[in-house]
Amino acid sequence: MKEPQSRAGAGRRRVASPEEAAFLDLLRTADRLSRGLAGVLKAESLSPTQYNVLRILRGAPEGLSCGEIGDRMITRDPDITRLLDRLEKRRLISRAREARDRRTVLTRITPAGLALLARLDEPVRQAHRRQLGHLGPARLRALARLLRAARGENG
Amino acid sequence: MKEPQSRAGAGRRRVASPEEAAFLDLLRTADRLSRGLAGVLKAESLSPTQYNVLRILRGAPEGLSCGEIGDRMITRDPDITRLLDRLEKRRLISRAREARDRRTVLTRITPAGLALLARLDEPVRQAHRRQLGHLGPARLRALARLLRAARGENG
DNA sequence: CGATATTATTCGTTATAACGACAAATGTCA
DNA sequence: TGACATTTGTCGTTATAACGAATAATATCG
Repeated sequence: MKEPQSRAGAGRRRVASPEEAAFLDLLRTADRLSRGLAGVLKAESLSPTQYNVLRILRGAPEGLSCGEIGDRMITRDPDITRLLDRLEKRRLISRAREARDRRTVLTRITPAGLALLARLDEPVRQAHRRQLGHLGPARLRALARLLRAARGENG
Repeated sequence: MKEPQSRAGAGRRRVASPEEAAFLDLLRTADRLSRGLAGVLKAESLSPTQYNVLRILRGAPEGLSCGEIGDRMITRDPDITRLLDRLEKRRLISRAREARDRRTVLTRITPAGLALLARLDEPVRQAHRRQLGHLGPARLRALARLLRAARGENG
């Protein structure tokens, strides 16, 4: 999202509060970086959301239930079902009902899914470096720290 | 494939580069803040994108062409047409072909659109304060500065 | 046992976004 | 003038994502 207010328009607008200024800078930056990542993922016809799910599943080889995936993301149950449907159709994940609690379905990443992620690891890392590397480790860590503080997670 | 941290079975966390860590913190934070804003906009049944367009148009009372709106946003021409369609249907904007260059269509915000924005100004401001106010002006400005630096805009 | 809660799923709807094709108006140049 | 390219906006299509309502299967508790 870009911002209407930072340009000299005809209409005189109220001065942005520090909160709003930071908010808009945050959205602008996140948008730009997301698009960069999306461009990399496009090589594998993967949406950022799908990539996110695969990354989550790579971190949990034992498998996750639909609800656990939802907890690690933000989208809700019905949507996760359809998101997983698409990934399953591409054989990137597998789903199996558990014997213990037959209500739950364990979702796992397949070897094909792992291979796809592996193909993306290096391009993704390069995209991050290309987009943020010029800040240097010190400022990157300062930025990450401020962002966590913004979410109330520390400092 | 090199996998710095692939302990068999428990590949829970991989080492994130400072770039990736900052990137993920950025997306997480932007996502949370966006959802907060979306919740406020929902009271007026407005999507963040629609809100963005209205804000842009409020800053340009003389009207903007479809392309100019596109320049200030990221979505492309064909999509903006339909985005404007929905806003026009709600009488929040008006469109009129210009006499000078009859190819272009000037879009303006209507009084109803301005009134809607005015109703949202205070709740939006409050949401920003609620979400980011605890950082204080100094850290907010530091954050905004780092974000601009991340985008390569010095300042 | 029955009532209730949980889990995953289905269906319907809306908005967003990308891609391509196309028409209208205009400008350019031979 | 007329052929051609350009700009601008429209339309069709597809995929994705998010929200709501509802259902089936299962588990849990009184």
